[in-house]
Amino acid sequence: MSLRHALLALLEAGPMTGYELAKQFDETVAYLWRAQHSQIYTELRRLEQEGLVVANPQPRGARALATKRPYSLTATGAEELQRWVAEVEPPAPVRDPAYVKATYLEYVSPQIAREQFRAHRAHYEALRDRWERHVDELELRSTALLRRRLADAPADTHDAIVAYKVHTYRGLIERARTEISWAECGLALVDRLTAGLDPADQVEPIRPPGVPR
Amino acid sequence: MSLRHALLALLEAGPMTGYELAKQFDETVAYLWRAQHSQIYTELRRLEQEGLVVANPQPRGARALATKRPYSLTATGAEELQRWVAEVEPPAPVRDPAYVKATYLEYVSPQIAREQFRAHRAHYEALRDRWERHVDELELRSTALLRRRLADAPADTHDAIVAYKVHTYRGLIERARTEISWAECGLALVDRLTAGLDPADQVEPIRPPGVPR
DNA sequence: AGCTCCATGTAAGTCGTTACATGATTCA
DNA sequence: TGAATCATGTAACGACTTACATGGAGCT
Repeated sequence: MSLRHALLALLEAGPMTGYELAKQFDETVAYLWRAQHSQIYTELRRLEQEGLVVANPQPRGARALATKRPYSLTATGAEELQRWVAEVEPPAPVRDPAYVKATYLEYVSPQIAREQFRAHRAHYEALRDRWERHVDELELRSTALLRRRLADAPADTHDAIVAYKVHTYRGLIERARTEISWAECGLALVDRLTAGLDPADQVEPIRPPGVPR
Repeated sequence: MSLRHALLALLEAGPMTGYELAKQFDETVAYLWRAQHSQIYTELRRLEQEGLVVANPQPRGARALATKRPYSLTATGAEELQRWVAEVEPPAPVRDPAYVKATYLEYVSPQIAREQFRAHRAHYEALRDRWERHVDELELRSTALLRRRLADAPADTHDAIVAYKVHTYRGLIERARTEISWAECGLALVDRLTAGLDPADQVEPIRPPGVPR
């Protein structure tokens, strides 16, 4: 489970409410780990129970009819964060629907196979562009969260803090490029498979099942 | 959810029991989608209820004291399989603990950062080797499942069936290479960050939390 | 008699998704 | 006054993991 550790890491930049965390999350970690806002609130309560964070409920608004709960990292939480970063985890099991599908593309027409590859390419092109913009921001040190982190850290650690993040997002960009070229090879493959075929022949039918229903 | 469709796809090669499916699964789809055996049995029961597969319970052994339940694909199941392959799915959300960790490596010593990258590299080297062997087997058409599939399919579709699978696994191999070179860049980065530093200085400490516990 | 493989599951729990639900504050 | 944003959750469900549980068949 990485959500809890991602939250601890975000809180390392300073106290934040669940709402702020959710927003920061969407702008940064969400590139690496998707999570719903509702999950963030429940996880924060759990972290609080375990003593990894503390809430400091504040009246909100002029007449104080509502409250907000900014959370801070505790010493225990900081230790747990450090322990987790140091720990070598069993790698995440592979799980990719697009690739599962790709192994069975003979069940559909070349047209549809092409659509699948094109959708794959478009998806990773969009991700690549987003990640590239994010790397630019990191290098300029212009994201809100990074500024907050750097403000509290000794100046001689700034380069390392930025460098690790830049390295990670550059890795994601490379991944996206790999996916894009895989999709393009896939399109070329479909072209090769259909070369010289009559368009009417271009649908490979699924074999009828042994047991009719 | 891809498990159900992976099972349908496996059954397309012919009737199999849950046990056989689990074994085939581990040898093929598991490279793309991990699943526990227990999950496979429950999913098969659900597929049966929904009419996508039918079981044909058989007495087992000389005195028939046990039964096995070979499942076959129904016409409905075959349609569903084809529908799923044709459907463009929303891409799987990114979720990679290793990359989340990598963004926070400033919390640990360079030694530990190196260990993380080395573990990452070792993991993907192992995967790459397994996938390369699998591609070789696919190209020789020597895997049990593929032979079974090809035996029932018209000869002029064999190339496409093999080609899509080979393309998929080659994609995975490229992915693994990307990860390996990312890990190596990471190691180089750690070297750059620590160049000229006194070994005693090579631990970047975590900032003390705002709220002690 | 004992080992390995074949074969089928249940149960408890965690993690995550989707949908629902509410209300205050701020600014135009 | 109304819209956008701030702010916090609950409930139900689905997917997946881990552990447990059983027993026959085939071979040595």
